[in-house]
Amino acid sequence: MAQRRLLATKPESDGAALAASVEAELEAMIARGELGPGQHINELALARRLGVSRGPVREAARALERMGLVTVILNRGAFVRELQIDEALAIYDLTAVLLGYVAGRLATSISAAQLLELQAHVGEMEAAAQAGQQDVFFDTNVRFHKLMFSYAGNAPVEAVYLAHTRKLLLLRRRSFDESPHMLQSNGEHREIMDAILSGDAELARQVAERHGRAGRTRFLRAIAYREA
Amino acid sequence: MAQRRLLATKPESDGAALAASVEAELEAMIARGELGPGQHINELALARRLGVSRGPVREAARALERMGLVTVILNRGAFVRELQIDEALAIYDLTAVLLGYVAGRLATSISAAQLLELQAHVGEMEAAAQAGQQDVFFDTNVRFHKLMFSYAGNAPVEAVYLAHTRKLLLLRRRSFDESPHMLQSNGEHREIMDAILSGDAELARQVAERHGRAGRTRFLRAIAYREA
DNA sequence: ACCCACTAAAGTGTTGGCAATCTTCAATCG
DNA sequence: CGATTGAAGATTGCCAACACTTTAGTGGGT
Repeated sequence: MAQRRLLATKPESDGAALAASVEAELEAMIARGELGPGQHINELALARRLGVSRGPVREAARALERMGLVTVILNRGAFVRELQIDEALAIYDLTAVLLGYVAGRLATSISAAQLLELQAHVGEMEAAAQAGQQDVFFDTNVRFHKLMFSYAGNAPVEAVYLAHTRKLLLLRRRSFDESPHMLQSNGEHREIMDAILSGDAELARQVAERHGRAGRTRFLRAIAYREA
Repeated sequence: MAQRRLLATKPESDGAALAASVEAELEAMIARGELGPGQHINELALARRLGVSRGPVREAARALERMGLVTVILNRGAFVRELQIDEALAIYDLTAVLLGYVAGRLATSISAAQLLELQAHVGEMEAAAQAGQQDVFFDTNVRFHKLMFSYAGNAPVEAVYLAHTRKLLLLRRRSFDESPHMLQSNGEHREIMDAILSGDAELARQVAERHGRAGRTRFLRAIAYREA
């Protein structure tokens, strides 16, 4: 019997049902900024608020720790981590390198259907950029990159990418959001697609990695701008 | 007061004390092959054997799940994962790319002390290779690569590398162990060091990545040999 | 006013138990 | 004889309570 729950009852394929829901909820709270950086996560309070016991909350907190979203100190509990700029830059480096690898693989192994799908995304971004729709561009951009990693057919690489971009999105202060420079960014996307289409793996890799680094630079610039 | 425990009482900096110990013990059991691939982890039995309750055992199992060492199924518990050859190859690809990145960074940023330390390791491996001491070579080799990642100064990249090589070491069947080809492998190490010393980041990257791929090939060959 | 010991409150770490679910295996039916 | 069903046994998911640690607050001494 399904006892009443304050949580969205997602069956989820993951281990414990409740813990997975709590984990999702905690993640959402961090994303919404309800839980600011450095803030303590009170197990009992959160458990009561969600209508569950402390067990699932603990499990969720430990899961977030493994994801690098919180730090847990012995006998003191879990604290929302703050993403240092250094670490963000390091993650940009990591994902840039991986993006290069992925593009190189796609250059030699992409299917026609996959190519069309990617190019459709580039087209969509083009339209969004010209219409000035930042959110549409942003979402499509995220999907575009995820698709590239998915198509490359290396599950560990894809998992690492997803984990780290999520970390960036969740822990970065909203105001640090990368200013898209949509047209230029999408121009780089076209470059990547052309390189992949040409079948030149080394070229595709260089172009894609440069795109990742350019994102890193745009991030740095956004921070510098914000500081002034 | 420290009640008697069947576990090695490692304080560990990690969250819960007991859970961390259990996690280490579980990992060791997998490494020793006591827990074979596909085998079920009985929470109660393991808890009793270690002299703790089920809570810490659950927590440790979930931690291993996040590390990719076990799979946990709802209402059925945790099972030791088997590393598929596909996945092992994918991890080799991943670490090869990261090793290339790391070598490239070291080419422009390595300190004199770090360089000496790395070269000392290469020398040690040389001696071990000529003496035919496979275990010494193996251990030094692991330390050598870890040092490179440590010196590169990108914590996320280092963490990804450590996590995935551990996965390889723990889940790979002992018989799949990569045949070292010590002399050739260490020759590649020298190549990497020379490239780093030259300051040519692109060259260092290429050489290092090729070394990673060569390891992948040696792994494949070892499997093929074993099948025959 | 400042510092230190002491105490109480809050919060985490751990435990054992209950309900729900899955597995096993024998009896039953086609 | 093979497939099915259903009850017993085993095991997990979840919870409430206990034990220990940390922290905040209080009072006495200097």
